[in-house]
Amino acid sequence: MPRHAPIELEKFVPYQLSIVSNTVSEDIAREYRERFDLGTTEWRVMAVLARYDGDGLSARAVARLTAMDKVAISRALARLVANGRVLRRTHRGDKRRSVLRLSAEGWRIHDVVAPLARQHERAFLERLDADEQRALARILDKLLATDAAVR
Amino acid sequence: MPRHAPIELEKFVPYQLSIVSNTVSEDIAREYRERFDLGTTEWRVMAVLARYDGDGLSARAVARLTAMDKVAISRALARLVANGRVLRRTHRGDKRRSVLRLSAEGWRIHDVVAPLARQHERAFLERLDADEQRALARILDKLLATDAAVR
DNA sequence: CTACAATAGTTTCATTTGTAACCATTTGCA
DNA sequence: TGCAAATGGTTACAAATGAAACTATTGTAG
Repeated sequence: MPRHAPIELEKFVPYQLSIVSNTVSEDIAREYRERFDLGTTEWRVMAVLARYDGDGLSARAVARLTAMDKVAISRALARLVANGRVLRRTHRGDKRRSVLRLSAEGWRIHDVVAPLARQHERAFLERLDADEQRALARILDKLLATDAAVR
Repeated sequence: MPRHAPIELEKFVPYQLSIVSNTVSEDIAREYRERFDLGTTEWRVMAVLARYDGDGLSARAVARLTAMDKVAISRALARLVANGRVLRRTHRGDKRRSVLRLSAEGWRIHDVVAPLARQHERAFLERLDADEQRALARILDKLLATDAAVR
């Protein structure tokens, strides 16, 4: 047994994960950043506003739904509102809350970026065969579930 | 077909990957940050210095081996040297290059952190069954290989 | 030999991000 | 009621990160 047992970074799973994850996320992010001057957090906010487009979400709800912290959300919203992509009103009955909705312009951008993101996801998954794709989906679901359970 | 087809973030693979990856990396990083005041880049530098402990690496070599950029490496090295964890000499015959090595103190820290990191990796993988672990290893290798090929 | 390009590494400056403190409002309950 | 704790959100400050410019040295084409 060697005295020092160094880690082989390229076989270390957390490291591998971070490379794969950063690469694919960065590929997608670059495209909508260049085309719409949109940051990652901003895009995620838009995505949840699009999906839960019922009565308008609060910033807190957006934070929960994106698993990001409220300061990041606050900053993203400031830009989105300033750029006319999100409409912000005050909740009647609770003046602390904001009521958030995509604007028409926000929807227009969403309807370009969402398919584009899906396209990137597809291209990414196509580097795997069908079995591997299924396995990856299973694994990620399981990890996310057990992770949520732990916290 | 709905007019707007919003993304379901929690089923979007790049998003899932980023959550899983950040969670596990952050868990490990927190521990060595708290115990040794060591940043992620610093630890990665130490890991490659430990592994390729032949004639001493240059900063450029460290950058290549960690897949990080030379500015980040330069900063990490400045701290590591200041804290007595890495020894820096000048290459004889090429005064531009530095020759980097872990100090005794650096090795001491390495020999605590490396097993600790492996322990976290093990705990992470144990959330999967044996088949899933094999599948994940296969998938990551494949993605990293095709990724490298693409660039 | 000289001059220009390339390489190793650092510094600078702008942007991003994270943490803590903060303000306003609402809720819980003595 | 009335006041402390909790909640929604923003601001302020510090640390981390990235891009570009810079210094020093070495390689190389004429």
